[in-house]
Amino acid sequence: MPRARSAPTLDDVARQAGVSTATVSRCLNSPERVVERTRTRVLSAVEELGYTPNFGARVMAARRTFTIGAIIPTMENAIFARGLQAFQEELHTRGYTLLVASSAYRPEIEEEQIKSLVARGADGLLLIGYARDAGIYDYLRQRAIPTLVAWAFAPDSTQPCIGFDNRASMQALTDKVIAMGHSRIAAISGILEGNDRAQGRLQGIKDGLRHNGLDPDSLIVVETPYEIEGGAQAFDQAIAGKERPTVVMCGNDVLAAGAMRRARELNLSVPDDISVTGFDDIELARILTPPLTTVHVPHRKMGRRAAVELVKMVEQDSVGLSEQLQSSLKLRGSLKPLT
Amino acid sequence: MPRARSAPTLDDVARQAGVSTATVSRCLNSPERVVERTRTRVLSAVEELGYTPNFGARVMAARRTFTIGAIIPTMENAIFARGLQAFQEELHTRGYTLLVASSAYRPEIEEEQIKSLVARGADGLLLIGYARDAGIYDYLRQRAIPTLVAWAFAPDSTQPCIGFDNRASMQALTDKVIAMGHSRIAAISGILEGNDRAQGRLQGIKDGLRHNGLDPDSLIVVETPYEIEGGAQAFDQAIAGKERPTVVMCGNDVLAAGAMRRARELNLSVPDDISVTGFDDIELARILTPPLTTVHVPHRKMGRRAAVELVKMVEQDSVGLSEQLQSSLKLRGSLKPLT
DNA sequence: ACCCGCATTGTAAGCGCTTACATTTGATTC
DNA sequence: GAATCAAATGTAAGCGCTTACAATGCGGGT
Repeated sequence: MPRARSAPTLDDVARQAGVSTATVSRCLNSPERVVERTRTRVLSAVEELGYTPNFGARVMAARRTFTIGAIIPTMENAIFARGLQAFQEELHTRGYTLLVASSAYRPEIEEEQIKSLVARGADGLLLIGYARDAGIYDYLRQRAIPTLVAWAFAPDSTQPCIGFDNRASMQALTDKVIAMGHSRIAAISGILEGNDRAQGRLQGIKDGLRHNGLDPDSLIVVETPYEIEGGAQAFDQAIAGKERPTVVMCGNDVLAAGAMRRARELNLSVPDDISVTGFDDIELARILTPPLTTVHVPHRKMGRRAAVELVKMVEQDSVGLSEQLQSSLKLRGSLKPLT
Repeated sequence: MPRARSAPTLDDVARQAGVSTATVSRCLNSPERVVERTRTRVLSAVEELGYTPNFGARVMAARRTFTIGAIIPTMENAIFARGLQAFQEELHTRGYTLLVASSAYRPEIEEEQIKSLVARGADGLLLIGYARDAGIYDYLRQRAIPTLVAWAFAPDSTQPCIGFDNRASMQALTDKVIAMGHSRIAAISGILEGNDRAQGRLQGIKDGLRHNGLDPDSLIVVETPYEIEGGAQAFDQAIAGKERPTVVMCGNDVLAAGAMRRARELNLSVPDDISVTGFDDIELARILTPPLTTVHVPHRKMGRRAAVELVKMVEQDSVGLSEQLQSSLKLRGSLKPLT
């Protein structure tokens, strides 16, 4: 059993194989440039010593990391899981590694994480939503770090982005809800500050009301963190008024799950006593009872496209193309026409 | 607006502040060693240039990264989210950064990820479960990388580990199930190969049967990946026999959620027609209808303790103490006594 | 036999930082 | 005011790798 020693270096391998460090390096990075006989000798030395290249040193010398960084608001629930999974799979096939950090929806932590990923040499960055301090974009531009925004689409954004229209999607759902006869509507929104997706979704509900001749100011709005418990507590407030709303539209599926749990605890039947809707169509939506009416977002597709585009930006030093994806309505049992 | 330039270096800062690079470095790493006047001058130069230290270079020179790596089997569901969150919070307060990778439950990918994290200079590693190739442990030992195993506890393990007894926990649940009058039991297990937690849990059910005078071989076992869809499909098989089991015990809450969804699709009432149990007690358990009977695991506590212990191993070069945590039963509506 | 040119390998200069050690500064003491 | 010494700062040697450039070896044309 080998004793604890510090890791073997390129030098060790070179000595063991009786070649120069340059040759070893070439064996590892462009094997076709070294003749078969030498290569096998080097590779067996690598094997024998259990050599793993030192990433830091390699980065310094080569000034490329083949690493992409992504900063997502949270890992606590599955909102980003599926899209990120697809993102990383696509990166992997292209020879890149994904580094993920989470910001807990806090701008200052996000900034810290961005700097940390850049310091680690990320060749490119994926960020969620476009709303953030201009200073950060300057910082990224100054260092020429290709950056792509996902989970949101804004045609007028200066940043390339790939995603869907949160506002329009939510308005489409609202139109449907109203068409079913609902008019007393409550919204449980995620925290709006610094979150363009949450803002867009809430705006979508208001636009839907206006579009259908209802007063947007009549909308009951409760703001709460994107957590099940948040949704549960917000539900209490949402139904607290004298006339109970007939439908609670939630900013995402997680909030909706919390709201539905609370409804059950209060012995309110969904959808007989009150309807509930979500947003995202994560797996959760289908296991709720009743299944949740929600907005389906093509997460996997978004992740894949983002990877393709970001790699292109990195490798071709291009500016990045925005792309809008289409969401769709998933009508399920949690939403019922008002009789 | 600054044009794209390559990032400023320590040298640039030193020149701008009119000091040596050593002084700048000290300002950043041990500010008390440099006099106030110089320090402010240096820091404003840092500010002005938007300097961020190059992590790779720093690692190479200092041979420490203050980075801890963790490799978890999946990020797709919330099984590890809560524990990992606590782990990272605790690390953060101690000045460490967490790097997470996922292995998709595949040993060869896990190995690759381990090497990648080591190459990136991780000061320590957190792994899930102890069952893996001995060669990996050798590799880690040779490089003297402190490694802690979590989510499992085995007193005889050579690796320090912190977790709970998967087998005993599941047996406790099984005892309870049998005490409620159930004897036709089906198990929906995660993939057993290479997964000591899944093996332990299944063994716990068998031991429970034996312990109560039932034949362990009568247990219906369906093996499937830890996914909702897996649970749903496995449910079909679990109830396919001529005599339907009265209870389906699932390897975790995610499988249970899938099973319950499928039961509803088949118009089987849980728990009137069939009972279901889970394992983990993630948030999911409480939002299911009916709420899920499961084994509660102190995930946050486990994450925190793991962080504390691993940092201790790194900083004091100690061997690491194992710790066993207690799980507990959460009896909820999905399990009903047989009348 | 000689020279040319290509394929293969070696040499060595950094990449941006930390830190041991050397030097300078300045406060304190007599 | 000179001597002493601790505090502050500077100098420079790497850390482990990649890669431009140099050197070497080899086959083939003359």
